[in-house]
Amino acid sequence: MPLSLDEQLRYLSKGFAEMIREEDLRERLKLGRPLRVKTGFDPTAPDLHLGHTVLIRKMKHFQDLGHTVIFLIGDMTGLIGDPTGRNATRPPMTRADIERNAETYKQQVFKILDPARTEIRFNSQWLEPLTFEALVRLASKYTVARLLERDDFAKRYREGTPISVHELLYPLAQAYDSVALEADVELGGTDQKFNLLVGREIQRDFGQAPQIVATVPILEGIDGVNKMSKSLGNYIGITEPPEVMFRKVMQISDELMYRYYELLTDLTLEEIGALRARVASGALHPMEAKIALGKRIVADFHSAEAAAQAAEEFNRVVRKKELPADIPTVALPEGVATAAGIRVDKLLAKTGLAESVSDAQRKVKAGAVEINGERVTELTIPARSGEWLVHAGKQWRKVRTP
RNA sequence: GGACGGGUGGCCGAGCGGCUAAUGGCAGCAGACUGUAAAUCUGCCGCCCUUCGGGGCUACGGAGGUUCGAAUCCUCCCCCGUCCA
Repeated sequence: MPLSLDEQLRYLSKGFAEMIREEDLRERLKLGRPLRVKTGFDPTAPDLHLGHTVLIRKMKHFQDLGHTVIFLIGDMTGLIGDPTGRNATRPPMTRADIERNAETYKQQVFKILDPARTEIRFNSQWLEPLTFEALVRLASKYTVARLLERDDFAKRYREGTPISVHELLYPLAQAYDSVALEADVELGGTDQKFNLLVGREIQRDFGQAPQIVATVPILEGIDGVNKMSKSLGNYIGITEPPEVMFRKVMQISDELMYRYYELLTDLTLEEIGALRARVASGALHPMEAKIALGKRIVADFHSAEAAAQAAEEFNRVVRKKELPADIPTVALPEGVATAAGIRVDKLLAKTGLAESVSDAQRKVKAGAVEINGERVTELTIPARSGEWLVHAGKQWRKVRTP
């Protein structure tokens, strides 16, 4: 059933932090042809997390209305090396690395996107053949002062943090991507706003109609403070096992829960408001609301059954402190049994329950270690036989003796 | 090319000859509490050995040197920033 222009606009603009400009999108939709909707991704991070899905969900919404989504892999980034200046030692990626990452991307994003309406492109296709002359001409279309308006450049410049020249080129390269792809719309996180806007101007310089720019909010990680990112360790990966995803969702603060509802589910703002009201009035326990969120998220990337199981597992292990369903079994490692008895510290280190022997000793002294339900206070315990259950902090192992 | 200021543990940041595996903060780990979490409180927070009393090794950009002893002083080198050209 065809939607009216207003309905289309409402559907597409829901959940964006900002759109520049909505009137332009209206005009563009009036053309009646499928729009080319571009979104760029870094090839260095093939493990997508929920933060990425906020954007991917929006891409899907465009697909739902028959538009073409371009999943652009910024492989030039990978070939050149690190663009952010954060990790200068990261080695440049090889062609093979990038191809492999692209494959991983496909497997992951097609959990949400429709493959038939998705173009996967690599920007090296047009950036690589670009001559130095063309690059200089491109660079001449923009000024340093304007590039330095970008927030993080301005900040770094003020604070004396280095900015490499190639970083200044990035917004231009990204803008040129829009020219090469003849993008009608470009989507990105709010942190991309500057780059997306440069695209509009460069397109104009190349005689194209400037793309509509739409930004999605940046999703906070499970710490509720920093943006979700793998390097900060506060992420929920979309390929993670159901139990892990569920547990991580349960870890977020109550306040963050509503944010996740808003950005990671299809509930409308009205429905989320109602949920919040029921929790506030005491009609619904916040934990119940969070369990429902966890199930929804797990179901999106796995299945409803997996979600129910994950919830059940969580209830059993974390709330009732019962044993997890799946405890790795390991053989008693060598060097653990000594004449004096079992060296608990070495056991923990060698079975992955502690990072090192020193760490294991700390854990024992901190009272974090239990064997067969009894707290271990000594580093050496009498030898025992059969299979025993070792518990250190949040981790479990079954240890089998010969 | 010149002048000046810097490079300390995962990050930020003290220390500026021994008392320093190195103050403090963040992050992390563990315990208590809880709704599972957040918040809060407590302990821990390089690696290895240990009879748990300790012992050894590695570490303050890199390489040398001075010294009984160096993150701290000296020399050279590398890297970063600011200003001037």
